[in-house]
Amino acid sequence: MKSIEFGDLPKRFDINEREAYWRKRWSELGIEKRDPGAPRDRSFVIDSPPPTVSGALHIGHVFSYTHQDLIARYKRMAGWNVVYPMGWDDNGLPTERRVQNYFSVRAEPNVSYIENLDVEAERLRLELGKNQQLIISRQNFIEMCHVVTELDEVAFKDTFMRMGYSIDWGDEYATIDDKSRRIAQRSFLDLHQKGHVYQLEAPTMWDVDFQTAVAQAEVEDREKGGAYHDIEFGVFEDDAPVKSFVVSTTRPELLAACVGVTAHPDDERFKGLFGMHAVTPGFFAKVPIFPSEEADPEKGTGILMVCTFGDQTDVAWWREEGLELRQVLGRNGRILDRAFGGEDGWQSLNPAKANANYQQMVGKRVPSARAIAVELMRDPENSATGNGAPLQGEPQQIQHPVRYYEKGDSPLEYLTTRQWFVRLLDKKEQMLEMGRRITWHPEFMRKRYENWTENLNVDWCISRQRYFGVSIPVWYPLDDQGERIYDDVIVAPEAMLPVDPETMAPPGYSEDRRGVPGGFAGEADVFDTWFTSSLSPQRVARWGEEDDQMDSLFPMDIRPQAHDIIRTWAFYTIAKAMLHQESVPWHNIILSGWVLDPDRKKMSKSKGNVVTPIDTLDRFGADAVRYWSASFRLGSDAAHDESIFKIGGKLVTKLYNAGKFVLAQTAEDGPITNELDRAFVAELKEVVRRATQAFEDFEFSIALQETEKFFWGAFTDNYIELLKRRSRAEDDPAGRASAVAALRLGLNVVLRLFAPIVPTIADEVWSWVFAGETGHASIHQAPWPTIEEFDSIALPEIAGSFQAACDAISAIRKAKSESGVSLNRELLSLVLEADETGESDLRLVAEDVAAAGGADTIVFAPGEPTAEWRYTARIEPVEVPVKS
RNA sequence: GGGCGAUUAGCUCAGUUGGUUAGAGCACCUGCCUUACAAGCAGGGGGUCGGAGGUUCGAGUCCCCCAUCGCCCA
Repeated sequence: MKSIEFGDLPKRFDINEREAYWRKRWSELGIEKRDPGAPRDRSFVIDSPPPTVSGALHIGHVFSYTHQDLIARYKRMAGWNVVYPMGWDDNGLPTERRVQNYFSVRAEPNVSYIENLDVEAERLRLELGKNQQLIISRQNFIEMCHVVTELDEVAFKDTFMRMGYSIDWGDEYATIDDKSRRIAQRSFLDLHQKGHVYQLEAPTMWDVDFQTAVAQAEVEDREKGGAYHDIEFGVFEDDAPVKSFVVSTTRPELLAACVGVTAHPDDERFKGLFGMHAVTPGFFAKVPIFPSEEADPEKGTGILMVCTFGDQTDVAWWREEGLELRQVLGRNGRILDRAFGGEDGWQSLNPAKANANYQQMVGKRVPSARAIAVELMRDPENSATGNGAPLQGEPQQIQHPVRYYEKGDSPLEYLTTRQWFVRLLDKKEQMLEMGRRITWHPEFMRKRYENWTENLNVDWCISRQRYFGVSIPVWYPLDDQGERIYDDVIVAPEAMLPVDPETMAPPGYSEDRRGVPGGFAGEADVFDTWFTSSLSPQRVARWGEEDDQMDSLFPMDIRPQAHDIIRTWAFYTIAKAMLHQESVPWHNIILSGWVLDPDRKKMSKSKGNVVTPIDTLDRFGADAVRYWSASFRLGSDAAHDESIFKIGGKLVTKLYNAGKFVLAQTAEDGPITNELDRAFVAELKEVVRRATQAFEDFEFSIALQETEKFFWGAFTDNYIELLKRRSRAEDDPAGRASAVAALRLGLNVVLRLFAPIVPTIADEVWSWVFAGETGHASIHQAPWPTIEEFDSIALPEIAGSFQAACDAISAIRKAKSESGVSLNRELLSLVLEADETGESDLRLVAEDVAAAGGADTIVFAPGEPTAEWRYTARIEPVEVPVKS
C-alpha cells in the first residue's frame, strides 16, 4: 500500500504555485481534448458563448463561465466525449469604439489606404491636436481592429486558463476569422435562396451617433426627462381657419415633419374633425385629420400629430394612411436643408414664412432644434389660426421612457434607409414551438423567451453601416446613370466565400468596372454582430466546410449563457437553426444569473462597480472562486460576497489536510468488514447518488452542498475522529485494514465528487496515491463515482450504526465541552444514557465510540432522549497530567 | 400597463412530491494548542419562514389577495 509521510508535504498548500503546475499538467495530459471521431450519441456538446473581446473580463463573466466548466468536467468524468469549444466575438461596435478611443482615429469612406500605417507618425505629420481624430481608411481601420482584438484575446484566454476551464483550445475560433466569415456569408446565401431575407427602403431605427441601423433586440427604454408642449393647430376649410385644437407633444422640433393628425374614433371632442385638414403652426402645412384606435384619449390632449417619424406608431400611421414623407432629420442627427413650397410632400400655405422658420433649425441637432421650435411657437406670427402664440402656457416637465440603442447615447430616430432584413414576424409560432422543444434551466426563463417572441414587431434588421464586421456578400449592378439597380442584386457564389464586396469584384465583372455607369458597386454594409454569433453551433460544427461535423455535433446538448441575452443570442441562434436546419440548435439552455455588487446593482463598466477577476484570483485562488460560483443556483443572481471566497479557500485547506491524514495511515490490504466502516460506506453511497442526480439536472449547487455537508460533517469531523484509534491499532489487523480501506475509499470518492468544482486541490491530493493506484494520471480522467462501485461492500447490519456513532460522540464532546476539559482528555469512566433503540443502534460500533471518546468501554444507563439529544454522556475525566 | 422572479437567523443562502421540533456557512458568545487541519475543533444563543385569508388531520412548501425589492417587455 502506497502511503505518504507528513514530512513530505508542506504544512500549507501554496495555491498559486500549484495552480500554475496543474494548468500546465492538464494541458500536457490533454484532459480537455475531444475525440473528433466520436459519434453524436457518445458526445456531450457545449455551445459555449464567445465573449465580446473589448476591454477586460469582469467577475460576472467568470461566474457564468465557471458554470459551464463545472458541467463540462462532470460530464467528462461521467464518460462523455465532451466538446467544449471557445470563440471570441471580436467583430462589431465595441471593438470599433475601443479602437477609436485607443488610437483616436475614425474611418471614413473615400480615404486612401496607407500601408504600414504608423498612427503616431501620421498624427505628427498632420499636426493633429490631442483631441483631434485622425481620419483613416476603412481598410486601415479594420486592420487596427484586428490588432486590438488579438491583444484582448490573449488576456481573456489567460484568465480562462487560470480559472482552470477545461476548454478544448483545438476548437478555438474568432467571429471575424475566415471560417466564421464564410459560414456567416453561407448563412446569408442559404436564407436568400430560401427567401427569408429581403432588403427594403423604409423607416428604420437609427442611431445618429454611430450612424447605423439597429435591431429591435438592441433597443432599450430609458427613463428620461422631457416636456409636454401644448401647441395650437388650425382646422381649415377652403384655406381659411374655422376651428382649432391643441396637440400636446414632447417633440416640437418635429412640427415641420408633421404629416397628419389623429385622435380616437370614439372621442367626442374630435369626432367632427375627421376627414378635415389641419394646418401646422409655423410651417402652415395642410395635413389630414384621421381617426385611429391607437390614439389614446387619456394621453395629452387626446389628439396628436403624426410625424415622419417620431416613433413606431408614426411609421404605422404613415403607411396605413398613405401620408406624405417629410423627413427632416439626417443620418447624422442634424436637421436637413429642405424647402417648403417645392417638392412633393413639402407643400405649405405660406412657404416664405415656413422656410424662414425652418432655416433657423437647419444643421442643428435635436436638442437645439427643439429649443428653436419652442421659441417659434411663442411667436403669434406663427399661429395657424390668428389666435396668438401657438404655444399654450409653458412646457410641462415629465419623466418618460425614451428609446435608445443599448450602446448609444442619443435617442433613436426613425430614418428612411435601405436595409437588409431576415423575415421572422411570420414565424413567431414556429419560434415558440422551438422554444418548447428546448429544456430551459431554470424552467421559468422560458417565459422570457416567449414574452420576447410574442412581442416582436419588426423583422430582424441585419445590416449595419459599420466597418469591422462580416460583409454582406452582395453587389449591385449600376445603370447608365451609375445608380444602383437594387432589384438585380448579385449574390456571391459560394466558392468565393469569404468575400469582401468592397475589394473584390463580382463574377463577370473586372475590378475597373467598380463604381462606373454600367458597372457594379459592392455592398458596404456589414452584418449585425448577432448574425454571426448566432451561428456558434454551426461555426463549431463547421457547417458546409470541408471538415463539416454537423452530423456528430449538432444539435448540441447545452447552451450556457447569462439571462440578459435571451432575446438576442439565444433568440437568434434558435432562429438560425430553425431556418437553416429546421431543428433546435441545442436540447438544453442553461442560464446563469448576474453578479451584483453589495448594493445589489448589476456590475457594469458604466456604473464603475466592476470587480476584476485577476485580483480576486490572486487573493483566493481559482478553486475558491469556482466554489463561490458553484454555490449559486442557475438563474439566480449572486452578490459579490468575499466571505464565500473565504469558505471556498477553507474547503481547499481542509481537503489538503484531510488528504494528508488519510493517506498517511497504513495497514495491510484488507476488505471493509467492520460495522462502522460499512455504515460509513452506506452513507457515502447515498451522497454519490444525490450528487450525481444533482449534476445530471445541472444543479451543481445542490451537488456541492451534499458533498460538502458529507465531507465536512460526516467524514472529517466524525468518521476520521472515530477511526483514529483503530486505524493505528497494533492488535487488530483486520479492523485496522478495514478502517484504512474505508478511509481511503471515502477520500477517493469525495475527491472525485469535488473534482469539477475545485479541480486543483482535488487533483493535487489525487496525485499523491490514487493516480498511481488507479492508473488515472489526473482525477479529471478518472470515472465519476457510481453506486455500483460499492456493490462488493456489505451493507451494515444495523442501518443506523453510523448516525448512532456520530450522535454518541457528540454527546461525549458536549459533556467534555461543558466540563471545560479538552476533547482528547482520557476518561476514567463513560456512562451513556440512552433508550433501548439508542443502545441497540450503538451495539456494534461502541468500541470505536469509546475509543474516540477516550474511554475503555461504554456503560449504558437507561435514559430518555431529549428533543436535541439521543444520548447524554456522564464522564469522569482523568486528572490533568502535571506539565513539567 | 402586462409578464417573471425573490422575500426564511444580524449577513449570504439551502429547504425535494405538503409530514415529527425549520437547516448550513459567516458573524456573535463560551471552551479547547487535539498527533491532518487554530485558515482548526467542540458547545451555545439567535427565526411568529414579508402580511392577511383559504384548502388540509397537517402549510416555509399548495390556492387567492396584498406589500416591498429586482428583472423582462410595452
